[in-house]
Amino acid sequence: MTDTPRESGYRPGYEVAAEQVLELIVRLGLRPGDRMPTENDLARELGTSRTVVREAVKILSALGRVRAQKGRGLYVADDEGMLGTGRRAAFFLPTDLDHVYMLFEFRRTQEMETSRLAARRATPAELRAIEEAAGMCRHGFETGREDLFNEGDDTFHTAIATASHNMFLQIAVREARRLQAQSSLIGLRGSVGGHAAKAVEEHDAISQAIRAGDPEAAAQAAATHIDNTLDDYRREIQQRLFSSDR
Amino acid sequence: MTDTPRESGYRPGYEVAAEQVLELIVRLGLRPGDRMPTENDLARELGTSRTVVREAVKILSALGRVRAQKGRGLYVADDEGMLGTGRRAAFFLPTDLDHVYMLFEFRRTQEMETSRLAARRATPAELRAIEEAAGMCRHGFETGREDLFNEGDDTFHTAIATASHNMFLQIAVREARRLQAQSSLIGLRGSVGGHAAKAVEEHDAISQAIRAGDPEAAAQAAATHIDNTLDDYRREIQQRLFSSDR
DNA sequence: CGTTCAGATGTGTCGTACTGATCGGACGTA
DNA sequence: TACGTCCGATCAGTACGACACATCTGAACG
Repeated sequence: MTDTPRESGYRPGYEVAAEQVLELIVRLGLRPGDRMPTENDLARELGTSRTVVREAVKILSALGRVRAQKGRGLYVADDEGMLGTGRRAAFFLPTDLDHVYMLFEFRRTQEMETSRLAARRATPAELRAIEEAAGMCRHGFETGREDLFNEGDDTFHTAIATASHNMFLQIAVREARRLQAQSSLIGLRGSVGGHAAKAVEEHDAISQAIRAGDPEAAAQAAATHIDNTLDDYRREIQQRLFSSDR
Repeated sequence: MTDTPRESGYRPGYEVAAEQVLELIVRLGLRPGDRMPTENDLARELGTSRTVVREAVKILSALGRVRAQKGRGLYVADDEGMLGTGRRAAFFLPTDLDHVYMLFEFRRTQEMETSRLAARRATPAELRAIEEAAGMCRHGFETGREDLFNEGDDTFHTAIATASHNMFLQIAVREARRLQAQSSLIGLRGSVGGHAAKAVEEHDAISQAIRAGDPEAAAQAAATHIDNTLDDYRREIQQRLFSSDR
């Protein structure tokens, strides 16, 4: 996936299990502080051994998502844990709509700034990468290939972040996109329909501003892009509220 | 009341082992990308079982400090790993001057935005917390108590982040400050001297703009504050270059 | 009514056995 | 000599079983 280009397609089971445990937490509707299934239950549920489950849990606890207490059980980390106290880093699964809106607000900030800086600092090669990604995205849209569209979109924003020449902003953009992708898993999902046509145009506007070396225009174009994307999510959610049972 | 789960002084072995492995990496002088001892060696070295070592390694890999490859061995994470690819969180030690500048640029972005949002969203209680923190900072400066000054400074920026009502920005601000504190450890250090007087004034300017509910003024005041702080770091570094060896 | 104690539950630790990915060296062939 | 193949060693990944130790529950007991 978006992970480091692993030499082979191999992926350790504990890593898969860690993700599955997260999904399970969401599916069971567990809230921070709630008690989780026992390690044995998880092993049975995921069809693997307790060994693997334990290693998965260690990962999740290092990421501050799960807390293990000897003699008691496993617990979904509370907010303080999720935000990453102490040496732990912050990580977090958007579970309700407010989180998604916050996440958009966060992305807006980061992407405005990376676009602004990219307009000042992008090298010719980086500029080319940005425009190529925009092209891939457009091509994916025109041919209706959703995978191409999404890959192009991701590459586009990543390329801009790279061109900002600020590794911390790169991290922020990457994490924001990752979190947003996770939230897709729990109910929201981007599609080639609807906003895709607009998105393609907006990508062009951004890359043109970057090529022109106009920081403020680039930032504004990025802001518009995020705002429109958010509008689309809003619309999609509205639809769900009308058509869904749950 | 809430019977606290009474976490007696107990600490799981895998947690201790994780720290010991980190210490071992330092003691062996291993650099990012270097190969580490095997799991069996580590178990023997730490006087524990391979199980415990494996769980410790999972924690360290989740934190992005260690990378495990099936059939090959364990490796100290390289830069890419440290930056937190994929699910990992950002975990990174600024080692050279460029990183410090980038970090300031990053902080500038985040603190401008939190200040902007705080001006729109701060509740009366949050506003009071901000002003109290600014007061503590000023008091620390006037009485020459560096610890109070630093604590007030930290509380001030954290309070603004809280008042932004965006948890992701809060995380970003916190991580940025944490990283900056770490970089202090390796050579740079804030002090009550020099910029402190200016900092106190700038804090007031920020909190006044927030109280006035003027987002752009708040953002500008925050930007000025960060810029001046950066200037001071620059000056301090200059001094070091003249007086130091290496 | 409070205290104690025994069992049940669940995480922590250990040992062992095996699988599968990777690497390097031996061997054979051109 | 150069190159490909094969084999064995190495080492992380997975599984299972057993027990230690912390914690909770409830029943027996004073």
